[in-house]
Amino acid sequence: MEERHAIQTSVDPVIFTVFDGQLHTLVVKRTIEPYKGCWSLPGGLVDTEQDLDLHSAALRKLKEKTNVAAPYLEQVETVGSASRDPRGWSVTVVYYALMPRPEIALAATHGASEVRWEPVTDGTAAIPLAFDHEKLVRLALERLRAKVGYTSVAVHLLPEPFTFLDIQHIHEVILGRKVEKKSLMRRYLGSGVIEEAQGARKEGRMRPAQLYRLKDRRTIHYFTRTMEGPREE
Amino acid sequence: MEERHAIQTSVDPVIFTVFDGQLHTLVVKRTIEPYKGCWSLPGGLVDTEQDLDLHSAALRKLKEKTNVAAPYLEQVETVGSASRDPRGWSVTVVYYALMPRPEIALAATHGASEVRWEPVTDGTAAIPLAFDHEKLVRLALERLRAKVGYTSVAVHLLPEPFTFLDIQHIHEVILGRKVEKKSLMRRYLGSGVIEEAQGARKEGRMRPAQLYRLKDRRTIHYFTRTMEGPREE
DNA sequence: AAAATAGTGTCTCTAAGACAATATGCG
DNA sequence: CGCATATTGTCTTAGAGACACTATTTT
Repeated sequence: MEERHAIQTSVDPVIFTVFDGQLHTLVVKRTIEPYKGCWSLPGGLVDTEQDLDLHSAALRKLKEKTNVAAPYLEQVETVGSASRDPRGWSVTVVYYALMPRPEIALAATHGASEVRWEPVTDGTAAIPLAFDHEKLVRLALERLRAKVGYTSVAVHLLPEPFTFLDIQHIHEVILGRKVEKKSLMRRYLGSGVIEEAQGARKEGRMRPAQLYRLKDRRTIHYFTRTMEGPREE
Repeated sequence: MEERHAIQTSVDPVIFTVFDGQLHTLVVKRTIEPYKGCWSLPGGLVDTEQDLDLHSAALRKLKEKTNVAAPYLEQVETVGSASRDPRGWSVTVVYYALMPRPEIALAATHGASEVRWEPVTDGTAAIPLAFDHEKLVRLALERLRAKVGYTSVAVHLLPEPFTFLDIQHIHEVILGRKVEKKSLMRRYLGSGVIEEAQGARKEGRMRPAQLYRLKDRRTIHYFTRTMEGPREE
């Protein structure tokens, strides 16, 4: 009876950050079988002795690999089947986390001989990943893309303070298309999710841009319309 | 090592249907400890010997209690902690299912001495439920309400064929407020999710209403705006 | 024709797309 | 001043809310 119902349960955070004009996700090299030597998501089994709940299990994994304690973290979906792990039935709870690049101090510890940022291009990571982790990345990316269209979630990828050009870039990188800065200004200024920060940033010999910061790093704002992209002909 | 990571895993479907002008959810009476004799969601442990994956585990539970094989079924969220079950760490994957009332043949089997439809009023079921099931119902209802505002999901609660008055009623029951029928007609006629069915329905001595049916009982349509409700003053 | 609901017309409003017109700070 | 980018103005458009008006049956 017991062994029919007790299931290997893990959390798999898909950690997104943006640099070099591209979305990246954190992968670690596996040091044990199965898939030894393959890259995989920085997840792992829930530990019933140290984790109080699923959310804190995900936070623990994040902390171990990136040393970031409180990023934006959201549950995506739970995948479980008899076939996804060769050792038998398993369940994994997929999260995605957004963190500004500068805050991250990668740590190669806890059984991950290597930790690395892998670019996420059209749909998935460029290199093959262990288990069904490519599918998990795709699930997380789909959720992120959808949510960027009708919430303020994208700005959680930006280090503070940021400009509207930064906001525009981050949207364009995630969605993979041009976005009207005017629309973003209407949204972000009208919703009160950001506030002005001191100073301005000069990129060359042109007019400096106003700096902003998030008012609340824990929550996101829901807009009532989805950004639709360029008009059809 | 093993027992630190293998976790009791269940699926909990929150089954919604509408009758008597109210949203209802299916509850079953527990026949074993803990919470023996209490009402609970019609879920249960994933069985690694008969379930291939989580989704089919949820479908199995649904089939056992309602005899409906293919309703609209969507994963909501996964809740897991050391404290939600007195027996120790447990994880449950919450789903919500929508089914038209007439299709359901309740079955009192499989350890559920009683099965019953419980009205869901403002936020939760009227009676107390076992474990954290009231919270799970609330999660499912929040998801349903949000999704009704920007998708065609609500019509999956209707038996076919249906009229626009039916569509309007179902939206109003779920959202708990008046909805403009004109807006619904624009949405549903413009998106092509429904098609005309033969005949018309006469409610009394008035003009009969055109009948419609869903084109696709498996998918939902996403609109680009959220219905916002009455204008503010 | 009257009753009563079905379905249409259409006005207003909000926010997005598009892009022109200004504003600003620096060399 | 002139450059290069920042910010604002504003026109168009899609679709929601509101609600009056017309259509279609049965009695």
